[in-house]
This record gives sequence, structure tokens and C-alpha cells, in this order.
Amino acid sequence: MLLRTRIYSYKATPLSLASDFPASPKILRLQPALDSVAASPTPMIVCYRFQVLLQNIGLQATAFRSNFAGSDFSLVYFCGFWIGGYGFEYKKVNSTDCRVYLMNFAKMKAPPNGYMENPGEGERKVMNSELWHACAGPLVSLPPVGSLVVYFPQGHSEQVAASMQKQTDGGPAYPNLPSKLICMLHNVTLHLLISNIGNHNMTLMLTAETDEVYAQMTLQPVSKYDHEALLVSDMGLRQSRQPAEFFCKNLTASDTSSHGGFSVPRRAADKIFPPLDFSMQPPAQEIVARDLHNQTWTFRHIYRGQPKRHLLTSGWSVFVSTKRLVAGDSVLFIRDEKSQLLLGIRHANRQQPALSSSVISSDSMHIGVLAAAAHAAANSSAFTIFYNPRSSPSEFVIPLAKYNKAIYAQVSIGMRFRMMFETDESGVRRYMGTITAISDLDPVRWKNSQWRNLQVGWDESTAGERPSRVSIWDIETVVTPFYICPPPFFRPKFPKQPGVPDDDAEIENIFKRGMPWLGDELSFKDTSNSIFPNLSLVQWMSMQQNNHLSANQSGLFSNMVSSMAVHGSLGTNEHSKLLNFQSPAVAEPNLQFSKGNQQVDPSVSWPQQKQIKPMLHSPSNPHQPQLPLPQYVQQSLKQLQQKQYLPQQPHQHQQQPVYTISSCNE
Amino acid sequence: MLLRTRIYSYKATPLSLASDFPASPKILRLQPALDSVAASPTPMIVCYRFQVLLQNIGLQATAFRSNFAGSDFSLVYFCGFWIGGYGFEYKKVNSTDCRVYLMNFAKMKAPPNGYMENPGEGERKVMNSELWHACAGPLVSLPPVGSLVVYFPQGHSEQVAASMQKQTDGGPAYPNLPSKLICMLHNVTLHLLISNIGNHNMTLMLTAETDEVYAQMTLQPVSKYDHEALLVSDMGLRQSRQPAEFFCKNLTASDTSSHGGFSVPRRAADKIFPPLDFSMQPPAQEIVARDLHNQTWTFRHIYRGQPKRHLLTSGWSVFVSTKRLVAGDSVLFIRDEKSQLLLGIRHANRQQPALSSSVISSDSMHIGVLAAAAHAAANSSAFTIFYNPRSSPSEFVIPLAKYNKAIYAQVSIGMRFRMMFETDESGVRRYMGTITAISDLDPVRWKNSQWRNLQVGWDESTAGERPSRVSIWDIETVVTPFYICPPPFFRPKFPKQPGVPDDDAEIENIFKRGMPWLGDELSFKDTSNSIFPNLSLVQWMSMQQNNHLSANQSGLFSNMVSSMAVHGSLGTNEHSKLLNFQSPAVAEPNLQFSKGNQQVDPSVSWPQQKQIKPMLHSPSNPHQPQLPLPQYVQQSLKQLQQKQYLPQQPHQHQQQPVYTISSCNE
DNA sequence: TTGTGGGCAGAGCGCCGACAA
DNA sequence: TTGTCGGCGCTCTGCCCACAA
Repeated sequence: MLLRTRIYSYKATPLSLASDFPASPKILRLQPALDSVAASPTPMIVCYRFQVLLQNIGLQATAFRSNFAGSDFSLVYFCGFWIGGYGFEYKKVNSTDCRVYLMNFAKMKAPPNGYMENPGEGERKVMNSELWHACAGPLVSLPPVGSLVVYFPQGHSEQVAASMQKQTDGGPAYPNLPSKLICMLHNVTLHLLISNIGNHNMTLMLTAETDEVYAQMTLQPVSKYDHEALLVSDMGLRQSRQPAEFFCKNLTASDTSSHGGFSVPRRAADKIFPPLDFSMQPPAQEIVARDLHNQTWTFRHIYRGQPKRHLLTSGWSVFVSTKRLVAGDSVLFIRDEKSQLLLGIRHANRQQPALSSSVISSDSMHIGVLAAAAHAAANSSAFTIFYNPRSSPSEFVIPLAKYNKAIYAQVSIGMRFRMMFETDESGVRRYMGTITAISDLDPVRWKNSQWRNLQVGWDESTAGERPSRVSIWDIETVVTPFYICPPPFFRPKFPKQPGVPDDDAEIENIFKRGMPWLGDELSFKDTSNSIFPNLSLVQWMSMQQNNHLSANQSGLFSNMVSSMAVHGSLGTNEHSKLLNFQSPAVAEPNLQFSKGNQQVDPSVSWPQQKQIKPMLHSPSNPHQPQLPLPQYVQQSLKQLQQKQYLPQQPHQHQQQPVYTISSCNE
Repeated sequence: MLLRTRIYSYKATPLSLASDFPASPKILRLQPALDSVAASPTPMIVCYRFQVLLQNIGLQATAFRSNFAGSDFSLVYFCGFWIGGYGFEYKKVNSTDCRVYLMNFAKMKAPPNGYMENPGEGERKVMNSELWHACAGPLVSLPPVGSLVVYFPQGHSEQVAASMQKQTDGGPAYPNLPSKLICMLHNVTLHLLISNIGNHNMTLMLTAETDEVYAQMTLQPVSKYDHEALLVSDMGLRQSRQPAEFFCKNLTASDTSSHGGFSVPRRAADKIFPPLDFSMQPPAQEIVARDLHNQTWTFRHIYRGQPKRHLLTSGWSVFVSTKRLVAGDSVLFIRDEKSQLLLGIRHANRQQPALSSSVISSDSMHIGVLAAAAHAAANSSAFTIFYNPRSSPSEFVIPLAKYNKAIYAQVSIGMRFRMMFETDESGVRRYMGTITAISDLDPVRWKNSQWRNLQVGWDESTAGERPSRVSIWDIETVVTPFYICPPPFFRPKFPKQPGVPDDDAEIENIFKRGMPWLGDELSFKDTSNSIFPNLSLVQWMSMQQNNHLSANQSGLFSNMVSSMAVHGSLGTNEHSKLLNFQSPAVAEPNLQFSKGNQQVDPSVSWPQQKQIKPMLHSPSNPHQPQLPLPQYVQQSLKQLQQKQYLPQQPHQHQQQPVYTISSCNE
């Protein structure tokens, strides 16, 4: 058995010491002065304990300091492992024996932008993107390269904590790091996690690639960005499709026992596998599929039994034992565009060996993540993060367009919402809940952060499985369409130029891309029992009344509302609970917007995020005007209802219906 | 399965560049300025490829140079791997992309002299010395710590080449490194080899401990040494005993098949295993033995079958598969002083995966070994070598006393000799051969080296398995006893002091220690059919006639000759071939010798090693005087012959008998 | 004394349909 | 439609002795 781990080289930047060399044992923290700092999705994947005995290496304390402060900190890059900047712990053992621990190393792969390539050496593995996404799950969408995103250090920290399988308090506070960073996403690469095999003190942890997917993203905090980046960011919302031709099955005890083979769901066999020759007795064939390592697996596919069913027999048990599959794990098959079979697995969230706390402190890990972001923010330099979709509690790199949409749909206590969760079979199911409070998750370290600042209750009794706190972009609430971008964006101050696409048409496209569920054709199969967005329309009414929109924009908007109205994911039927309307801070006269490559300063161009103060509202709240829908909107909705494309308004549904998208995409 | 590799910290010393940063692609060689340089016994055990793209790390060529030339070269010690000094290859890929390859890294364990210890962390594994030696084989003896040894870089290079499984020419020449270094042996530690599991380019080679033994030695070249060190060195010759209570068995096909168990040699079971209760039907018991990892193995020991025999059944197949034993490998059992069973294995010399030449160049490896020694010699600093007794073609760290003894027994072409080889069953067998030429093994790089400067032919047809070149200390030839140390050593110029042991008695002890085969009691079981040393006595006669010895020394000498005469390992019966006598360069008047801690300069205190010029001699050569033995010697021999302790002179043995020492030490 | 191989029992793997959820 | 189980044949392991070197 060969276990292999790739080694890469990295971009190096000097470190500088944040503090003087301490005279007594304590943690010595280095301010990373790094272009690119890795934050491992699974901190345990590479975790060497490194000791340098100062006495032995013949360095005085000053020399040691200059070593790390100097410009030649090549140590960081040894063997392709990124080992610097995360937290050096220093302990003075006695008067002559000082020990320095580099506590946190993360393995990085080189970003594929050319100069770190390794021409002529080794094979370049191309990760199958479709299979990667299938393994990542239906809810995972990676923003496109070149788009603008919002990065939440808190969320990153949560992923680290989850990887360490340890209840942490998030580590020490990190000064001067805002709770969110607007970043340009320079690069996204797909990878497979490395697993550690041993993790004793002073023990090299041998590693091997698993089948767990993660993504590496290179982010650069921006203080200005241009029009095109915003377009790209908006486009990104479209990018979360699961492969059409795939099925995912949760493995049963019978599937994984050594007693038999794999029972293939009927429709899966019909749709994915090559058709059997039913003239055979029994019908059987050989199935060959490739996994994420491009390894091929061969199975005997047979149709037999009484009653008849599809089975994978020979080859299956080898696959199960090699991948260490147990009941509860999932396998998925994809037929790609060349009709070749791809094979992925998803391990259930079973207990991973936790990183020994004596090897690396949780604080060091968190500090590393935060320090990387803080330095990047201070210098507008790039940094690298890893996103592990299966272990991270939430996405923490959010497309800017999605974030903006969510932010403009103001929320308040008592508001109802829906949120998507993954089902066992790689489908999606929406659960309903109510916002119970709005408050800082961590009032000490992350004051006024929007990360999970909504406390929620869930309608169903299984609510224990769902988070008690969510962020506004996690939930489905109605988005005021023209707030995707602030109004002035829709009406640039610059005169139209010949050859430049018409602004309105362009904006319409943006909007459509921003609401990918609209699709090219309308679909009413999975519609909500409510057609009314709850409060964004109210906001919109308010806006209309305030005459913020030109006639041109109103015309555009009518299209948008029509589209929204027919989409089932919008709104709830609980008109009675329509809540508060906190007027968004709309564009102010002094804001400047640009088109093309002209720069925009987002810190002033976007509304300031004010802390939302909890307020209780009732339908009878006199401050909440019940505004009628525009006439043409009402007409459109009526037509649709008559055509049976939309369900009738339910009468007294106390139990909210849920909608499940089949894993077979039917 | 947990694969683990320990990580250690090391003593660090700055490197300095030997040359300017090259402007065009070529190998950039660093002169190691190291206190301690590792030379791996198996270069592949740790071999990372390390790349730094200069452009990417933001370093200019000058910065890079200063990086390696500076005093903070902590890179060398990352992760406890010693990576510096062996050969850095630098390649300029294009005008902006420079690559630097650190080509050769060796993993070292920290010398246990205290300051590198790792108190309170991990378990300290204590290698069982007896078991280590049993696994190393009967011919391996490690000089004692504190003794003087002679280190041969050529031999070390041979070990490297053998480890690389590649016919190399020994690599480039290394200037200013003598062919031998007299060193103080500061430290010896016993270890188990690490095996690599994967070795692709850019691939971390995962490693795990094997059952292959090796020794680490810390050597310091000396230009002066004192009397006591010489005594210790002499004592070391005694230190090569195999454990008394042990047996070694070559595994048969039946032993290693999955069909059955292990057939225990009868006498092994009787001598090593706990006695069976023969009242049982059948007699059986549980055997528990520990291996070099302190792992315990349990076997069912049963006495059954027709005819009755000892077998190991349950537990055996697990052991075989775990250790990956195949027919031809050996197992050995030892009963230690506490009657506990120890268990060792020796893999046959089967093909190991050779190190890919693209990963590390053979030249770099050799340069590393030589550079380490050269630097240590130039600075009289310590360096570290690894000796792998099972893979090294020859020992290359020779006790100084053994070397001196061998050197004073001058040899010439045509001379007959015997040499010990290990048998299959861990026994020893002597083969006879004839010196056919004396010449430099490598006249270009190692002119006038004594390493394998004897070309030999072997008497038996299986000679292909034996080396065509040997060194003088490898073979058994007669040593003129008082040349162990030059004569003045026996009669120091300093007056006797009260309380100091009598010189003569002390010297007699030294001599006895220098000839360990004499033992405390005389043994004639394994005596040669010849009682006459071939030429050393001639030398001695010459010395006698030249009146170099005092009466006192003659008295001492008579004892020595008696001892020599009764020992079977001395001489051959081929008096007719008594050959040349090249007078050793005896002590000259200007030499100074000391006792106690007074320093001696070995470069002048020992006779200069002159190149031996091949000369053909015959018994009738008039230049070779046939001198009679002294009267008392003849009388002693006669007495011994009459007492039947010595075999009679054989008459016409053309085929030289060989002597085998049983592996069971019987 | 000990290496090899046949006999043979037991364990486990894995293919099959029965049966039921 | 599909999860589980009994049946059962097959391979492999490993303990026994016979036989022969």
C-alpha cells in the first residue's frame, strides 16, 4: 500500500515579530506579514510538532528574533508545508534551554496561477468539478473566480472549531479585524482532504488523501471595486447546480455488510447505468466508474431476485472496505456528458479523531486564521482560506450579491422564514422557523457582527438538529429586487455611450441571474402555498411612494415582481404576521458610483450596517402601513391562479408544508 | 494501521556558501560549516524534494545567498529533519524563475547527551542491545564509546551506494579529505531503520520503523589522543559476542506458508524455550517474546507429530504476515538474563525499492557524506554517521587497535589469508584466499588509500559471493604482537611513578585484550591445522636480531608467542609460501610518546603509511631469511603437540578446511 | 531431526432467492 | 420497491499426522 502526499512550494513573504522576545514562558505571537496565509480546513491534516532548542542551534535570543523578523524566513516553506505565522509558542525550559514550538502548520497546495506550477514533474490531477460538487452536496455553491464575496472570519473560525471537534469559545479576540471583509475572489481550486493517520506527540502524522472534498479560495480584501466585478459576483448566484444525471444513496446495513452486495435503487439503475440486455438470463453487465482520484472501480451489475431488483455484486465489497464505508455513509453515481460513470462517496459525520490538544492549541489555530485575514485586510493583500463544505457549519464566503440581497430584506423579531437543509438523499428540504431575537453571537469579540445574529426557533420538533442561530443570508426572506444594487447603480450618472450595452437590459439580466430559480421557463411544481413576499413589497411600496424610481425602472420592476410572484420560494402565507419595516439607508447624495473600471468605495457606497434593535411588531402595528399591491401585479397573480399554476391560498394550515427536491432530480 | 515516525530536534550550526550564487544553471554546492552532519545509512529513508522559487519567495539572489550564509539557518532543522549541507542543487528555470533544490536530507535522531532530550514527552524507547547485536549478526562489533577508531570515508560512501541500490562510481572527488580519519568515538546509539513507503517526485515519503537495525555514531577527528583512549580502543576489540542463549533459524517455505506453523529446531526449543510439561498430552505451552519495538508476540508451543517435534502454531502466521517474512528470512530467539524471551528478525537481502535518481542524485548523496567528514576533519568537530550493518558492504569505522594490528602485519602479493563470513544460521565461517595484488581501489579520488587495497582470489568456487577486494583489517593475518603499539610505547621514557600500575603487567593486559580469541582459558576445539604464523614471526626474528627489544620485553613476548601458537586462527600450513618481509618503519628517535593524559600526535607517532609496492616473492627468495624460532618457543610448541591439544601437521591438504561456528554456539 | 504435503474442520465471503416491510 | 435473512458453495486458514529426506 502506497500512501502519498504531495509536496508543493509556496509563495513566501517575511514574517515580523509583533512583540519582543519574551523573557519568561508565555505564548509568543507573531504578526504575520504574509501575502498568503493558509487556514486549513482540517487543521489536523498536517500538524508537525517542531522544536528548536535555542541553545542547541547556537542562536541567542536576539538572533532568534532576527531570524523570524528577518527577510529570509524560508523556514515557513520547508517541504511545501506552510508553517509560519499561526502561533509560535515559546517556552523557556531552564536558564540555558529555550524551546520554541511552531504550533500550527497547514498544508497548502499551490494556487494554479502559473508561477507555482511544477512543470514536467508529477501528474497534474484534474479534479472533476461535477463530481466534486455532487460530493459537496446540493447546497454548496462556490462563487466564481473574479467575483466579489463577503468573508466572515467568525464563520471561518467556526469551521476550525468544527474540525478540531472541540467546543471552543472561538479563541482569543483579534483586534482590528472587522467581522466581515469584502473581497475579490481571485482563485478557487477543488481538492480532497488529507487525513492524518497518527497523531502522537513528537510524531509525524502520516497522511493520505481521502474522498472528502474541500475548496481552496484566494481572497483579497478590497476597498474599491468596479462594475464588472459586481456583475460577476451577481452571476455567481447561478452556480450551484447539482449534476442532472446522478443519484445518491444512503448505504444500508445490508449494503455495507460482507454478506451481500449493493441494492441499486430502481430508478437510479434505469437512469444512470447503461441499459441492461434483458434477453440475458439473468440480465447482467459490468459497470466501470471513476472516483475523485480517477481510480476506476468495476462492479457486476445484475438484475435478479424475486421480485427482480438491480444489484451490484462482485467488486462491491472491495469498494466498501477500501473506502471504509459503513451504514449511513452515502455513495453517488453520476453519468457525465460523455456517458461515463463517476462515483463519489460521502462519509456520514462520524467522529473523527480529534486533534490532541497537547499537540496544537485551539487558540493558536484560531489566531492563525484571524491573523491571516487581519493582515490581508490591513495590506489589501491576498490570503488563502479553505472551505470544507461537509464539516463547516456554514458557508463563510458569501457572494456579495447574495449578501446585499439579504441585507436589504430587513428582518425583525417574530418574522417567519424558511431555510434549506440537505436531506439524507442529497436532496433539499426547507424548514420553517421564526426569528426569536436579534443579537450578537459574540458581543465581546465580534460586536455588531451579522454572523448568526438571528436567534431562531424551528417549527418542527426535530429542531435540535438545526441551528439556533442563523445569518440573514442563510434564510429565505423576500428580497427587494432593486436593492440588489443600490438605486444609483441603476441609473448611472454617466451618459450612455455608443457600443455600451443598454443599462436597463443589462440590469435586467443581472437581476435574472441574481434569481436563478427563475430559470428560463417557469416551473410551478414546487411552489409555496404563499405567493406574497412578506415585507419587501412593503418596502418597495414605500419606495414607490417616495418616488425613488424612475418610470423606466418601474417598468423593469414590474417584470421582476411578476417573476417573483410565481416563484414558490418566496414569502409565506402569514400575512397576519407581516412585520416591521425598517427603512434601509438608501443612497445618499454624496455617494459616488461608477461604471466600468472606475472604482467604488464600498465602505461608503453601501448603506452602513446599523445594529438591528429588536422590536416586536404586530399586524395591527400602526407603524406598518398595509399597502396595496400595484394593479398590474395583482392582475398578473390572478391570471396565474386561474391557470392553476399556482396553488390556491390555503385556509388554516397550522403545520407548514415542506418541499423536498428528490435526490434524483425528478 | 498506524504508521508513525518520530520527530526530533537537532543541533544546528550555520551554513556558509562555498561559492557565489551562480548566474547560470549548475549545481550550487554549500560547504557545510556544521558541527554535526548526518549521513544517512539508508538515504531513501527520508528524502523530501524541496523547492523554493526565488521569485515567489520574494528574495533576490543576494538575499538568497545571505539566507544560506547567514547565521539563522533554521531551515535545516525543520520538523527535526536534517536537511542542510549535503548538496543544494540550483536551477534557473527562466529569467524570473529560479529554483533551488535541497537534494539530500537525512533523518537523524538526537544524540542522547542530554541537551537534546525531550523530557516528559513521548516514551523513551530503550533498544535492547543484546537483541540488536543478535539481529546485526555475529561479525558486527561496535567500538566502545570513548575509544579511538579509524573512519574510512570510502567505506561510508560504499554504504551509501549500496543503500541506493545503484552502481555508482563513488561520486565526485572531494578535495582535502584524507582516506582515513582517526577519530574519537563520542557516542553510539542503536536504532531501527525507517522505511519509506512512497517515493514519487514531489511526494512525501511516508515512513515507518522496520526491524532493520542500524547504529548511529558520533565521531570527532583527533590529531592527538592520550593513553587511556588507546586502552579503551583496545578493549573494544573484545566486544563482539553474540548472546549465549539464542538461536537463529532460516525460515523455510513451510515456516512461512499459510498452511502451517513454525518448526522449532529441537535444541533451540530445549535451550531457549521454557521447559514443557511432558506429562501433558500433548505437551504444550504459551510462548511470549518481545521484539525490538518492545512489542510482545504470543505463540502456542506444542510438541507433537510423529515423530515428535516442537512447533509454534497459533500466533505464528500473524507474526509472519505482520513482519512480512518470506522463506529465506531469519528469525532469532534470545533468552535474556531474566529468562525473558526476545524475538528478532533478519530479512534476507531482497530487493528494496531503489531511490529514484530523479529525486536525489547519487552525487549529492556522496558529496554530503564526504563534506560532513571533511568539515569535521578541518575543524576537529564532531560529525555523525550511520552504520547499517546488514546493508553496508564492510565496516568503515574500525577500532584503532584493530587497525594498528592489521597494519603491522605487512602483507604482500601471493600471501594466503582467511576471512570470516556470516553463515545462513548466524554462524561464522572462514574462507581462505590469496592476495593477488595490492593497488588503489580508486587511484583518482582516493590515492594511497588502504580501503580495499588488497585484490584477492578465493579458494572455493563460490567465490563470486565474496569480495574481490578487501582491506587489511578484514583478513586474518598474523600480527606481530609487540607491534600493536610501537615499541617505545612499551618502555616509556618517563620514570615509573609510585601508585601507577606496573607498565609490563598493564601492557600484557592490553595485549590480551587485543587478542580476544585467547579468552581466559585455552580452547583447541576449533584450531587450525597450522600452528605457525607465517611472517610475523619472521618479522619478530628480525626485530630480535636487531636487538630492538630489551630482556624484559622478550620475557613478555615469550608468553605472547605461546598464546599465539596454541590458537588455531593463526597462520597457515603453507610454510613453503612464507613470503616477503617488508620491514615496518619502526619508531624513530624523534618520536614522542606519552602516558596518561599527555597528548600524542598520531600523525608522527605512528609509522608513516607507505604505499606498498607489489613484489613477488618465493620461498627460495634469497632476500627472505629463514630464521629459526627461539628455543623456548619451539619447546612450548612441542609440549603442546604432545599433549594433543594441537593437531599434528597435516601433510598434503590441497583443499583448505573451513571452520564453522554453529549458530547455536555449540 | 525436520521439511513438505494431504486430510480436514471451521470461519468467512459472497451469490442466491424468500419474505416482508 | 428494497432491506434483511437463511441457504449454501467456495476459498482460505490452520491444526493434525504421514512420509521422506
